[in-house]
Amino acid sequence: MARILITSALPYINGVKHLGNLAGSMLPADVYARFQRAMGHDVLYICATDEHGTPAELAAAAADMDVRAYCDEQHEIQKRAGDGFALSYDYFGRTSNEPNIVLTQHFAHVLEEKGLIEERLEHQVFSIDDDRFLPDRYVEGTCPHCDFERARGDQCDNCGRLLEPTDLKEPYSKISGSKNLEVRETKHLHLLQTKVEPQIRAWVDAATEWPSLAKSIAYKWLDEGLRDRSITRDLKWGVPVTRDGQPREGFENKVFYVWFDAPIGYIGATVEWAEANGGAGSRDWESWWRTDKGAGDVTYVQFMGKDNVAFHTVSFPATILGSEEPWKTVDKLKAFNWLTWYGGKFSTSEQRGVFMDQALDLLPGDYWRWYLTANAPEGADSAFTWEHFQSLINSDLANVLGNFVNRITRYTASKFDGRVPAAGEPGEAEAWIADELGQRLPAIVAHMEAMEFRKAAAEVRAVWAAGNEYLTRAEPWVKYKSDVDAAAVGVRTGLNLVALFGILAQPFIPEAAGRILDAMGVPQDRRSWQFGDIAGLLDALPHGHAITPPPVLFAKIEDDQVAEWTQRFGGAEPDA
RNA sequence: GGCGAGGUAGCUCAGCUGGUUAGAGCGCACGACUCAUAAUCGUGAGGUCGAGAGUUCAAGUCUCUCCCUCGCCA
Repeated sequence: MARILITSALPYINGVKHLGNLAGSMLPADVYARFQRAMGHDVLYICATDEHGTPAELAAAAADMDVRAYCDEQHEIQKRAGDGFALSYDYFGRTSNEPNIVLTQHFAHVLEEKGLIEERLEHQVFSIDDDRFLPDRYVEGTCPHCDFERARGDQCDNCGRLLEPTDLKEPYSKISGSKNLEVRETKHLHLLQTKVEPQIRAWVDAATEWPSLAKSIAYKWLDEGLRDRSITRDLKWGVPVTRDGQPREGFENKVFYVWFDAPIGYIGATVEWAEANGGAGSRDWESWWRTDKGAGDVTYVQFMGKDNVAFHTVSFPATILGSEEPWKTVDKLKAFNWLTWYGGKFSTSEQRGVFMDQALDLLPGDYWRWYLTANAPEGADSAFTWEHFQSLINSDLANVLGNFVNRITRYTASKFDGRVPAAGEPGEAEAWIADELGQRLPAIVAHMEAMEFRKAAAEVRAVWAAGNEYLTRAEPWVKYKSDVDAAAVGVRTGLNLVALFGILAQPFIPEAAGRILDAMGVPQDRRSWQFGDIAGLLDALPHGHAITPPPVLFAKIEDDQVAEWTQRFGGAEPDA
C-alpha cells in the first residue's frame, strides 16, 4: 500500500470559484484521490482557502465586514460548494489558521538564519485617504509614454510598457479614486532567491515526473533569472512578521506577502487535519511532510492551473529548499490549461460563465464532474459550450450508462423476480465481453495512473457502451421465449456489469456510482478497483441476491433548459 | 510590445522520438432490434491535417517565413 499525498491549488477566498478553477485543480485532484483510494492506497488529499492579501481586505471592505468574519463566511461558502461537487478532501483548511501562521514564521526564521533574508528599504506609494500603502497595480494614472489615462502602476495596458508607480502622471488610488498620495519609505524583508537558484535548478533537473508544460515553465523562469523578492507587505491582514517569537521591530504593521504563506498552507492544512484527528500514528502530519519523520515513502502529487506552475516549481521550492530542512517536495505535478467559455474568458462582470454554486443550482455535481473530466483542458485549452455539455451528458450519462442500468435492472425485476439468476452457463457473448474488459480495464488504470483523465473517461465510456453491445449480442429477451436458462446468463452477466460500471464510475461520478452500487447491494468492501479476475467480476453478485432497480439516474438535459441557461449565463452570441 | 499555447472531419478533441489506406465521441444518413430514459446495436458519408517554401526515400509529425485565434505579463 503506497502513501500518496495530494494537494490542489488553494482557491482564493474572495468569492466562489468558477467552473474553470474547479476543472483545473480541485476536481482532477479529487478524481485522482478517489482513484488511488479505490486502488487500495493510503491517500491524504489536502486543500485550503488562500485567505491573505489585499484582495481579501478590499472584498471584505466592499461587503462592509471585518476581514476575518468575511473570510469565515467565504470559507464556509467554498467548503459547501466543494461538498456539492463531492470533493473528498481529507481536510479543507485555511491559510489564516494558527498552524500556517506558525509554519510561515518558522520558515522565515530558518531562511534568515541561512542568510537568505535581508531587510531592504523601498519607496512605495501611500494613499492618505485610504490609510494604506498601495500595491503597484492599485495605483493608476496617466501613462508618461502614451498618455493613456488608466495605466496601472506596474504597466500600461495601452502601450504595454512596464512602469513604476512613481512614473505615472496624475496618479490616483484605484481603491478610492483619491489623488491624495505620497511616496513613503518602507522597510521589507527580501528573500534572496538568487542565492538558491542553483539548488532549484538542480532539483528541477532531477524531476522526472513532471509534464513538459510544467518543466518548460520552470526553466523559463530560471533562464530569465530569479529575482530577490519582497516577502512582506504593508497590510494588516496576514501572517505577522516576528523575530524570536516577538513582533519584529519596524514590522509591527506589516505581514508576510500572501504568495509566501499560501503554499506553506499545504503543510499548515495538514497540521490542521492531524490535530482534528488526534495526530497519532499515520495521522501524524510530519510522517507526510518530513522525510526524516517517515515521509520518505510518500509520493506527493500536486494539481494546479498553468498560471500556478511557476510558483510551485520555483517560488515555493525556494522557500523549502532554502530552509535546508528535510521537507517533502513535489514528485508528480499535473498542470492544466484553461477551460474557456465558448473560446473566451470566464467573466463575472460580463456574465459569461458559471460559478460553482450556480452550477449546483442547475444540476447535480456529478453532471458537471463528468463533463469537466471527460472534457478536461489537459493538452490544450478546451471550450465549454452548453450545446457540448448537453450532448455529452445526454449521450454518456443518460443514454449509455443510465439507460443500461435501467434496462437490465427493470428486466430483471419483471422477468426474474428482481433476483440475480443462478441458471445457465456463459457462452459466446460472455466470452466477448470478458475479452473487451480484459483489454479496456487495464487501459483505464494506466490512464488514471498517468493522470490522463480525458482518455480515462473516454475509455470508461467505451466500457459502458460495451455493456450495451453485450446485451445486443446476448439478447436475453429473445432467448427468454425459448430457453429461460440461456436468458438467465445474460441477465446475470448484465447485472454484474452494472455493479462493475458502478465501481468504475466512482472516481468520476461518486454520487451516482454510490446509488448504483447501493441498488445492486454491493457491500463497501467489494467496491475497490481489483480487475485481475474478469470471470469473477462477471459472476460476483451472489446468486439469488435481490436487487432494486434504481430510479432514473440521469435526467436528460432538454433544449429549453439550454436556451434558458444560455440566456442567463451567456453562450454562443454574447452580444445578442 | 514581450512571452506562452494553439490552428487536424459540421462540433469538441486524440495523434509519442517523422514511415502502412489520418483516429475517437457527438451530429448526420441508412439499416437492425424492442428489455430500456424515442434509449440501444450495426453500417456509411464527411478532412489536400491554417498558407507558402525547405530538409528527407518518406512530414499532420522537423526547419524557416507569413496569416489567424486565445491567454499571461507576478
